Amino acid sequence: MREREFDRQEALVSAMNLFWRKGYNDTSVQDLVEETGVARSGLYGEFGDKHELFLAALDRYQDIVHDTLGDLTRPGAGVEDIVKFFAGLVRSANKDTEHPGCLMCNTAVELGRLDKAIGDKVKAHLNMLRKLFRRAIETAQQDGKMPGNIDAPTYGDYLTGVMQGVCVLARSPVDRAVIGRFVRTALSQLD
Amino acid sequence: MREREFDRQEALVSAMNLFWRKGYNDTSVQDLVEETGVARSGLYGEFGDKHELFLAALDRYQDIVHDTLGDLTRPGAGVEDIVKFFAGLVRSANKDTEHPGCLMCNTAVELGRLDKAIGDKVKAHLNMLRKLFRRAIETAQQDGKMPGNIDAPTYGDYLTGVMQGVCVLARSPVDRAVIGRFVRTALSQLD
DNA sequence: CATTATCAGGAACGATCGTTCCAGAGAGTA
DNA sequence: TACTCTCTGGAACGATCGTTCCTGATAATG
Repeated sequence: MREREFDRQEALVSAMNLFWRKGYNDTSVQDLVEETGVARSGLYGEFGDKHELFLAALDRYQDIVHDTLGDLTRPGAGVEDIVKFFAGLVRSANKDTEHPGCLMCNTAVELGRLDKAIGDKVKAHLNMLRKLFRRAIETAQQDGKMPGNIDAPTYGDYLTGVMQGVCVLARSPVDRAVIGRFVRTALSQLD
Repeated sequence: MREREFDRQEALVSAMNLFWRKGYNDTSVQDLVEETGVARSGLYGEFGDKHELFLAALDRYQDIVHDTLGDLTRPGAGVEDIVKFFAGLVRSANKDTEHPGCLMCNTAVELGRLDKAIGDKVKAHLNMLRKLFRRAIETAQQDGKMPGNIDAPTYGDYLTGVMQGVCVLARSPVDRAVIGRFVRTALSQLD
């Protein structure tokens, strides 16, 4: 017996970051080898092929997003958690990271309707977001912090759309101030 | 002398549609040859290389969008033209075409900050949209159809963001009804 | 009709793609 | 210390990538 010399999670995060930055098609296996520091055989042995590695990276990303969603994932989340989440989005869009935007959004655009397995993960991610937003709004309505006449599922879809817009702008070579103005206006009803 | 056997504009539109559907990286020159019906030498002779052809396709797309923007490009455009434009967006998102979403949005996500020349075209496109929206809002305010206390440039950026969100959702494998709910909520202040 | 210029089609280039395979190194067992 | 098993690193696979170049066909010109 001989132990594996690389850590699966570390390699997966490296691969995820690379896919995040360059997209699926523009990332070669050679790129992945260099970025992760894991040999080709190691990657194929551990993850299968490039497509499966990408699916695993999407799963890992889903976990990470779940963390950054913060309190929004808690059952008792309300409007303030929505506002906090979007504030964080804008903040990370302003300091330009090596991988701007959102991997799920990028993937939706690149392959959302061209690759079934990948599309399923994108769909699940979006539906999770819709659900979290809807629940937070319902909670806010019960607490009297939002008017009861607005439809929670509809408004959840609205926030989901806004988030996708933010992700595109974050990845665009457009003035960063646009993003802040967009979000501020979009959420003006929540204050 | 011998005349060219293919029409530049026809070929360009075919190429544009293919890029629109599959993105830049996933479209091979062979694909372009088959889609346009133009020989490799013809494409290279007429457009230079793949990258230049893509830039030309983006220009062609810009023209097409300018047409579909309809009355919004007229100096006297107002809120009703904004509403009409978004209604058209939703309509075309519902009937799923072979190339969902928006080529500029797709390109922004795929290459917006990775390729300078392409990024410049994306940026110009977004700035055109921002300007058109802003002008329409200013006109509406002068006509008393919108409250004067909202900031026109800010609201223009807001509408630009909303549009990007629509484009992502259109390309996502998500329930089509989400798009309509998103836009309806986003524009609810304009009715 | 002969000439000329330019076109279309496709062969061919080196590079790189995703993937497979193999030789050798290394760690655990006896 | 020998043996065994599984790992790593890299060579090698055929396919395809973007691009160039060559040949034969074709239409306009003299």
